[in-house]
Amino acid sequence: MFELYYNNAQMCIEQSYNETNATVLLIRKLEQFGRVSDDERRVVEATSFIISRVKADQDIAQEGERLLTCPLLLDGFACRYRTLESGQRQIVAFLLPNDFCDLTSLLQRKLDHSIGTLTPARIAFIPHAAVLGWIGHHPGLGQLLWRATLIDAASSREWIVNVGRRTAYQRTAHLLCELMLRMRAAGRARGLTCEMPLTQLELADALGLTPVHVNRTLQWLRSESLIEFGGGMLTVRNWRELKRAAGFNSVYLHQPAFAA
Amino acid sequence: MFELYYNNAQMCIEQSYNETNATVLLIRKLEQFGRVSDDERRVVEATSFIISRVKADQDIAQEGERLLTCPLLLDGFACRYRTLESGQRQIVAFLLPNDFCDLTSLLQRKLDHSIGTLTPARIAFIPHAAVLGWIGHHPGLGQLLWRATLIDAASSREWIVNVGRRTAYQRTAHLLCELMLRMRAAGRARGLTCEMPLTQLELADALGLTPVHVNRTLQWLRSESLIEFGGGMLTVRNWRELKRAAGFNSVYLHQPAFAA
DNA sequence: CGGAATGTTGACCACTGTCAAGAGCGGTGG
DNA sequence: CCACCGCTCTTGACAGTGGTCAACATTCCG
Repeated sequence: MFELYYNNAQMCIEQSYNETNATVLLIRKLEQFGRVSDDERRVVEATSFIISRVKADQDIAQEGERLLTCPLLLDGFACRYRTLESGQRQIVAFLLPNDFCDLTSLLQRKLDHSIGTLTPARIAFIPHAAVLGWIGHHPGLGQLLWRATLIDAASSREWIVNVGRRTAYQRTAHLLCELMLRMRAAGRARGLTCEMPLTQLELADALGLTPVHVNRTLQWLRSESLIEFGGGMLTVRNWRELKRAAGFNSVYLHQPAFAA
Repeated sequence: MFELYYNNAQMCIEQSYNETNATVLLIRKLEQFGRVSDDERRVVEATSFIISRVKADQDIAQEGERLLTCPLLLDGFACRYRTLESGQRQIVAFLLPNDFCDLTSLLQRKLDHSIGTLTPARIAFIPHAAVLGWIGHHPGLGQLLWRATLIDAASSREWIVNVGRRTAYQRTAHLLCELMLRMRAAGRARGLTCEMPLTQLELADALGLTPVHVNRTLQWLRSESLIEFGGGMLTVRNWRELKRAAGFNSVYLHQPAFAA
């Protein structure tokens, strides 16, 4: 039966069934997009799904594939990306702990991009059938999920602006602002410090730059005392200035709680 | 009562109520995203909305604003864009005849980008209340609209890849491929020729280039006999080669009908 | 007919890419 | 426990895509 959920069974190191912890995270995630009624909460809590541990740099799903579950990243980092014929990779979104990896497959047959882990990860695979059931009986949950995909889309638009019109320096600063706010929203930061195990190569693939140039840009940001970044951790040392340098405005994240 | 629909009444030159033609276009648009049952069709046809003509280069809605209608572009070209503090503009999507201008405002309070016409346009403003009514009674229509926003999101991701990892030449070719396919899907092309009244400045703002460089790139594409572009018209003279040069793959448009 | 918007061209420049080499670091196996 | 290997990070020299500036041509419209 696992084949129902995994396209590539080998990527899975270890698997288990619902942990209460995971259900709590799922509900919390949904509440990020709007109110969840008691009825709705009960339906979600009653859903069973499989949790598995996945190694770093494994594809959860590949372009053209059909997914039968909604993967929820319980722990670890992942990304959406596209690979060009030339072999170049463009990362189009980072997926942080507690993010849905993909909701598009609920309504679209084929993935138009790949999804892969960047670090070892723990992922809950929620069957489409279950999610479609939620939506059928509780339209409110459907709207929550729809809203989640809209926020995703807003992030993509901002990413276009970033890559299209900002210099390497602004662009890098902007991405770090976004990552910090999202980690805070996920409850994964202490102050302005959070885990951030991305390599410079991965940042480069996201920013549309070369690793060499990302390296220089990070050094510049460090020399301005705006950030500390290394050893898998990110600290913003001067939020106001970093934000200003990036031209960062958080409205597109639609996180009313963080008017930072 | 018009104030309900227009934030800026002056932008409107002339207005009228439903024309049968507009309702037909709306239904046809919805059918682009999935089957519309007879029941659903009747509900949609019973909806009344206002149609207005808008001049070129007018904002339909601005960043931060709250929309109370879903604008449907009946005729003309528009775009979504963001303006940076520096005054630079990044166009994040082109809206072609028969496209929904914005569905995000159905579920999000504030627009995170602006929407403006590029040419004189005819727009149907469908009240949110009506659309939310459709969705409430006919979940299938909700899924259709959700799917529409997902396709939009897929386009945004492809746009990121374009701006992030392709050269000016590939990037321009790619955009022209997309525009041509979308015009064909909208039934607005004859063969590989279609209306395309975009200026080089507008292309530049979309491609993350300068107008000067767009000019050179277009000349290059013309000199390779890949396209004709000018006078508000676009003709693709060598589809196969243009596609190849662009590294274009149409899957992200999710248009099964056009495996061009 | 005239003015503004758009398109075109050329010279020059710089931001970012390319290539290449070396340093640091962590993981793995003997 | 140490040695080795590979990945990541760093640095420097050089190159090129695309930007900037400025002038002029052309088209579009009123």
